[in-house]
Amino acid sequence: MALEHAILVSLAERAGTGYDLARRFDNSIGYFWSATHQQVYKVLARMQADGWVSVTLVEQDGRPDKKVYEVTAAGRDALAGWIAEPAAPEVTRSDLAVKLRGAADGHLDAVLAEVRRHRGLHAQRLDVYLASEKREFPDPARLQGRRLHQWLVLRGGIGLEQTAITWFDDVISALDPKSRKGTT
Amino acid sequence: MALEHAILVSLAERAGTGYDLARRFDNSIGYFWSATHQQVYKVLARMQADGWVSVTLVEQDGRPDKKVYEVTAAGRDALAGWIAEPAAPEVTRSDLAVKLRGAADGHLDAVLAEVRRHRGLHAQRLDVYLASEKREFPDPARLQGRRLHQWLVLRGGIGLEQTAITWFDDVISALDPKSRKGTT
DNA sequence: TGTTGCAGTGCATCTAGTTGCATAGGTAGC
DNA sequence: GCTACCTATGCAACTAGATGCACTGCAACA
Repeated sequence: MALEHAILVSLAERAGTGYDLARRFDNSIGYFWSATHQQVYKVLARMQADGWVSVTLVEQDGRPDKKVYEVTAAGRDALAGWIAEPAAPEVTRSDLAVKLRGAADGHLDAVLAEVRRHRGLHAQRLDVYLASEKREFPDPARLQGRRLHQWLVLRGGIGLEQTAITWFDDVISALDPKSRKGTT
Repeated sequence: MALEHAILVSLAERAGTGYDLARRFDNSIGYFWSATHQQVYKVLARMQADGWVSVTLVEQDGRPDKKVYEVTAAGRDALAGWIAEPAAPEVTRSDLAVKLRGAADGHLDAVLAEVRRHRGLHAQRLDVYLASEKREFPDPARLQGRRLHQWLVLRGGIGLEQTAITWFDDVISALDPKSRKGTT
């Protein structure tokens, strides 16, 4: 499990509320780790009980009061320990790959439609990543420290999306009868 | 959820026992969907209750009796329905990306060691995939039907591993002081 | 002779995460 | 004036999956 640690990383970059964190998990760090707000609140409560984060209640008018969380020294230690600890490589779980294998006897149209749809979604995501890179890291060669790390992670995401799109295109051109015209 | 469907796909390719399925999830289809034997047995029981699979008890001597599962017509329908049904794109969850972002203040050695270790693991996996491709699909241009689908899925896995390895190398050369010698 | 590994099935317990629901005031558009 | 969305927190119920354990009986190896 690593939501705790993803939260630690995010809070270490900047203190914030559960609500803030939930929004960050919709973009930024959320590109590489997802979480709903319920899950975030639940885990934050546990982290507070474990002494990994401290809370400051901020009263607001016009808006609900909020709890701003910060990483404690114990939290930083826990993060450092986790980083050093070897983790098992991620398990790839691809619905689409399973569908593709399952569609060997017919259902080709259905699976191709799904592949095209996913191609579109990933192309969108790639655009978001590339725009974010252009906006936030205009001069990658000079990056250092935190910004360099953030950029490297973003580069990883860009690579993944590009690979996915290339694969989708390969699948489409291999399976779509239209694309195969003239190849037989 | 899709373990049910992954099992349907695997059983549709060839009937088998829970034990067989668990082993297939350690390679082949397991490259893209993982499952422990406990999970497989649990889900098989539910699938049988739902009428997606039928069972034949095979008595053996010298070995434990076994239950061979086959996909029923209802199971095939369920699979077809699932294939056509749009699914949300996979959520990437990368421990390593989180670690990399979390290691911005020190802990560089620890995170680099992890990156190197993962690079090794992915290189191994890539070798397995490439060997499997060479062995099972020596002439990809002529593939059709089920074999073509299987090959496409394997190609996807190969692409992912190559992308991962390239990213690891980029990260190492960007962060390792040794690789940076002369670049400053 | 003892241990390890394979074939085979399964239960019991726990945890991470999802889904649905609740509450409440402010603001912005139609 | 109504609807819808934003900020902000959280509970309750459920599911998928992971982990640990249990039993049998053969074969191979040291």
